[in-house]
Amino acid sequence: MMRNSDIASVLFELAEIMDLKGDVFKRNAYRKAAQSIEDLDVEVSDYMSKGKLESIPGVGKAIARKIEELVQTGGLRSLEELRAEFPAGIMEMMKVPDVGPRTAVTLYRELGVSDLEGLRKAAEGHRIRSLKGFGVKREENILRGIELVQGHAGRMLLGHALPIAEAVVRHLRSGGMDEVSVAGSLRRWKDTVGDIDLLVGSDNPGAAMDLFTSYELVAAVISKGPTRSTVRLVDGTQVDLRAVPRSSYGAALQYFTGSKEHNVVMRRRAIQQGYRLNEYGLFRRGSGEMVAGGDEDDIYRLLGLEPIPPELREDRGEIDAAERQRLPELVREEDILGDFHVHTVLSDGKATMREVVAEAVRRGYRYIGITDHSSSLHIAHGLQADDLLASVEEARQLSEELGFPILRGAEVDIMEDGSLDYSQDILEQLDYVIGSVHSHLKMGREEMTERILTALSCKELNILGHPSGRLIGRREPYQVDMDRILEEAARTGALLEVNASLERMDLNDIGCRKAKELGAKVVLGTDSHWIEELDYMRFAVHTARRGWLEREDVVNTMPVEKVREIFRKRSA
DNA sequence: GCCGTTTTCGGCCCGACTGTTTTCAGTCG
Repeated sequence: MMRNSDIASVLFELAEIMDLKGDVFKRNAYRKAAQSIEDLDVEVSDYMSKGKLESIPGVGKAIARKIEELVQTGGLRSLEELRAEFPAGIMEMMKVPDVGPRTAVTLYRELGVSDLEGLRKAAEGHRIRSLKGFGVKREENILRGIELVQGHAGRMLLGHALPIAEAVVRHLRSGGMDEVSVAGSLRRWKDTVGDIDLLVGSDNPGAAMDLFTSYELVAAVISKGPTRSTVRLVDGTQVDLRAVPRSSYGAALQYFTGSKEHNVVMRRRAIQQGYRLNEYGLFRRGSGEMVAGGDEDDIYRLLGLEPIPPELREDRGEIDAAERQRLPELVREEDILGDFHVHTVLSDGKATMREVVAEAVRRGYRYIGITDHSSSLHIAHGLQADDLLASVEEARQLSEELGFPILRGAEVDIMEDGSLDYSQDILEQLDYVIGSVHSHLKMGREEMTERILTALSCKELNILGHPSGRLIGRREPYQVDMDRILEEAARTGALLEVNASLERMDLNDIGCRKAKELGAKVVLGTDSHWIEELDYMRFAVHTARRGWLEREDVVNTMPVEKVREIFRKRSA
């Protein structure tokens, strides 16, 4: 059976091969068709049986015929031939910075280099520099690039990148640049970022470049031009700074925030409406008159759109929604009244309950939930039942003393059979329970789904902790039927956690959106193990925003009485 | 290869920077 995603991946592969052939138009055509098939809610075979393949956006005669061949024979003759023409290792070579399709194909044709390792040998043997159009610098860049790729330099966690970016922004501000912003995927709060993009609005861009490249933590200046520079910091992070005139600051902010997909749609829209859109502004076509540029929101308004928050700019329907004035009213950092996932010294945290509460008060929260680990998680000093009950009493007294609501919960392990790690009579004495999977992670999909559904059937479980179990860059999500889990949570009033631990970010943006679609609410939790980590709340908030969530979708925006009511209702 | 509110042919998003050139191709975002 050929699923939509199988068909899409064949088309994506064809797109890559067209890239190697140097035909960017066919590449884009295949890519567009692949993307729209991947986004389809209906099976492609349904379209096919009705003879309606060509009504899929981006699918014309040629691609329709290819899809038919794929579905009927399970393969594609023309693809086999193309694969023989270009070895698979060429794609791998293109992961190296500065090596694009042209370079990769030239190196393959001229030197017979067909994978990353071969590329390294060719560079080390100085066989690249003598090729026409290449030189010593090019060869050195390639060699450095290979080291970068092989040294998993890859992507960086949001929570690591943002403080670095904020420090550079402070440096630029202190040097007199008043219009400075984080841009790129970081401004969209994507959970990982490839590099850090910054933007300055200044009528003296040269000064901005000098200020930037003289930042004390710069290890190397990779490129420096009059309006754009790239540096590598001592910790290996790459940072780009672009400077534009003040009158273009808003347009540039729009442009450099991306995503690329969002911008392609925006520029196409501009053309349709008789404009041209670039990083300098929105211009009337023909006269060239500039109609917007200084203010980002103006660009959206002039194109007939509600201003779109950066977190939504992924070409996932936001432009459509903005056109109909139906953008969600996203949850905001200042809406958050409390945190539901905090560890203390009682298990593996570093702060006492008193210190945690003091920090919650300092942050202006109205309540705080304490959730230490349960007994079977020995590695984290999980609490025995007696100690847990003693701490419930401690919380009650502390709450009374400080006049501040403390919700006493626990992060309870979901055991291999789906049962919870404390007995019912213990669980009943808690205000709420987060159930989390920490062991037997490699179960089959059916088993894991059953395990979690069993856990959800326990009324004492209020929140499913870090539902997918992924660790970014380290561990894939569990094999699990997440749709069924979310549906069951929605049906029974269980909540899904958005865990803000930097390598979790789990649920992620897509998961949040799915949860909302299926009618489930979420709670945000920092999973803090010391005071400073309570600050991770902002990552959870913005992940929820990327998932289109509004105030009423997020339990942390509700007053404590309402929260208690939601927890009680689940237990009843 | 797809597509049509300037088009059934001729477009397809756009500009900066580097390294190699001597006017530009390739890459990147």
